[in-house]
Parts: sequence; C-alpha cells; structure tokens
Amino acid sequence: MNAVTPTPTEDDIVIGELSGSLGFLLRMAQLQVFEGFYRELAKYELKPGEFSVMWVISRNLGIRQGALARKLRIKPAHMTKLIQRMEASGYVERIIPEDDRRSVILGLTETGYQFVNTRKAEFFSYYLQENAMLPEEDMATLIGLLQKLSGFKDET
Amino acid sequence: MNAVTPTPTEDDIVIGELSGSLGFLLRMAQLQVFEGFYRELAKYELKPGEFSVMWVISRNLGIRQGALARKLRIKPAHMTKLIQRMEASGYVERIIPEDDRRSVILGLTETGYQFVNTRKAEFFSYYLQENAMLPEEDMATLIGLLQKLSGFKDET
DNA sequence: CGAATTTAGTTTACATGGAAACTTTTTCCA
DNA sequence: TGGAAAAAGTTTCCATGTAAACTAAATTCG
Repeated sequence: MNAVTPTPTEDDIVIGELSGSLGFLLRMAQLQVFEGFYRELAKYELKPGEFSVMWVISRNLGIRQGALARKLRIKPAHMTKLIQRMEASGYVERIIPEDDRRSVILGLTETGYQFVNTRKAEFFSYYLQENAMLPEEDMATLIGLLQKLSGFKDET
Repeated sequence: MNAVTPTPTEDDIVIGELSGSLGFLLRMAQLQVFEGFYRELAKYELKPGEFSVMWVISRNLGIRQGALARKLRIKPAHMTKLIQRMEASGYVERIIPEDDRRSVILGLTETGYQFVNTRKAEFFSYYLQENAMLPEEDMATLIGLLQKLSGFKDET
C-alpha cells in the first residue's frame, strides 16, 4: 500500500517462475476445463469421474476392480466407495469369482448400460467445446502430448 | 471369464474415446506429475498449493485475498481456511485496510519470507524432474500450450 | 439522505479423495 | 504340509475442497 506496491489487481499479479511449472499449469488448465464441464453438464447429473468408471467397465466387461483403479489412477479406498455407490444405484454388478475369492469382477446392469449409452452423447459432445478453447492444430498437439505424458495413447 | 472377455488385465484395458478427452487427459497427467512431486518432496513438509500461495504473496505484496483466490483458481471458502492456517503458523499477515474494511490485504511475516526462500530452491528444482518426463522439445511445446490454454503466459 | 443492492470475506455443512490399518484369501517355501 | 508372506479389497479416520447461507461494509440511486 505505497507507490511501489499499491495492492495489485488481478492483471498486475505476477506469478514468476510458477508459470514454468508443469504441475501448476496442469492444475490450472484442469480447473478451467472442468469448470466449463460442470457449467454445461450440471443439468444432467453427470460427474466426469463416475461416467469414466462406468464407461471403462462397459468397454471391458469382467474387469477387476483393482485393474480399473490402477488404470484410472483412482486409489483403492476411493474405488471401493465409488463402486458401492454405483452398485447401490443399480448400475454396477460386483461378482466374486470362485477361482480367486479375494477379487471383485465388475459388470454393468441393464440400467447401467442404458445410463452409459444415453449419457455417452452428451458427455463426449462436450469435447467439441473443450476443443474450441485453442485453435484446432494446437489442440491436436496438446492432446497428443498429454497422451504421451500420461501413457494414454489408446487403441480403439 | 470366457474366451471372448477373459477379465482384462491392465494392458488389455481399452478406454476408447476417453483417450481423446482433454479433461480426462489433464487429470491423468496431473495425477502422474503430482505423484512424483509428493514422492520426491514428502520429506520436506511441502505442499504445492500452500507453497504457491505464499510464493504469489511474496511476489505481490499487499495483494487482496480475493484477487489471489481468483488468480490461483481457489474458491473463496477454501482460501479463507488456507490463510487462517498460514496466519496461525506465523507465515502470513492479514491486514484490514481503512479505505475498504470488507477486504483483506496479505503479506508475509519474516518467518514467511524465510520459508519461501529456503523452500524455493527445492520446489523449483523439482521442475527438472518434471521436465525429464518428455523430450525437451516436447516439454517446451506442452508448457507453452498449457500456458496458452490456462491464460498463464506470464511476464517476469 | 437512506433503503436496496452489491461486494468481500467467513461459517457451516457436505463431497471428494487418500493413508494406514485391517480382513480374507491365495501363494510361497522351508 | 503348514506357517509366513503377499495380494485384493474394505474400513476408519483425516485432508482437501466446495456450495450455500450469512455478516459486515461499501455503493447505488430514487
């Protein structure tokens, strides 16, 4: 509060070396993209995490709970809760296989399939908006680099 | 558990269109980078969020709490708690200016300065490891695109 | 002016996510 | 074999983060 540093306003704020931090930038970018996501898709009760889990189950029937957790980088404790909720909602089936009774194998109920299929369009169509955040070419480059960094260069 | 879908193992798992979702990839990448961060810097009690807040205060003395929150995309309710903790720890000073007694102006205590300065090296040196996750040129491109996307193309 | 609105930050009450300890089942050896 | 170790989930407890209602101060405008 003097001539040298009159309480900086939004645009004056300087973050210095922070702007070169990959972790920081990833977090800022993620918050920004998710904010848009929630603003657009709040109307449908659609949370990205839960949809992703059901989506991956639907593409990998009989997947083990632990394998799913590792793939989506969700901690086991949290995955247990997610699956319990979805089972209670009638979307997901848990099966304890006879050959390894420690493990849990996942599938979707009929309702679960319907949920995924009706939501799929809304969910993935949000990509179009995400993609408008940068020029098309930049976005393609960015997605490619993120796939490389995170190891999610997928097949399909 | 038959020939067609024998419970998929990690590498078999297919995530389909999810691999083209900017939001999903940002989250996966962020988890990966932060995991490394915590693994390396757990020994020092250093959390990225708290350090970032103190760092930005140190570069913008007299900044208003709300401006800081908006810049770092931290919600007001959470910022209040962060600042209360840091004030209790003796790192941050809250000042209510006479000309607008609703607002809060932030500064660092002597201890706060010392904290930022001693931690700065460790914190920013982690960038080197982050940067090793991709070839140098890719990383530069990625950081540039994330700056563009998130609006954190900084000065300095 | 002075009531109505807006702004800044705080409180409360809840949601999300994780670490550590625990249970059960399977595997590994001596 | 049978006891020790490992593996898969689960439970408990705690940290992080948010939404909504609230308080106090400043601004607007009839």
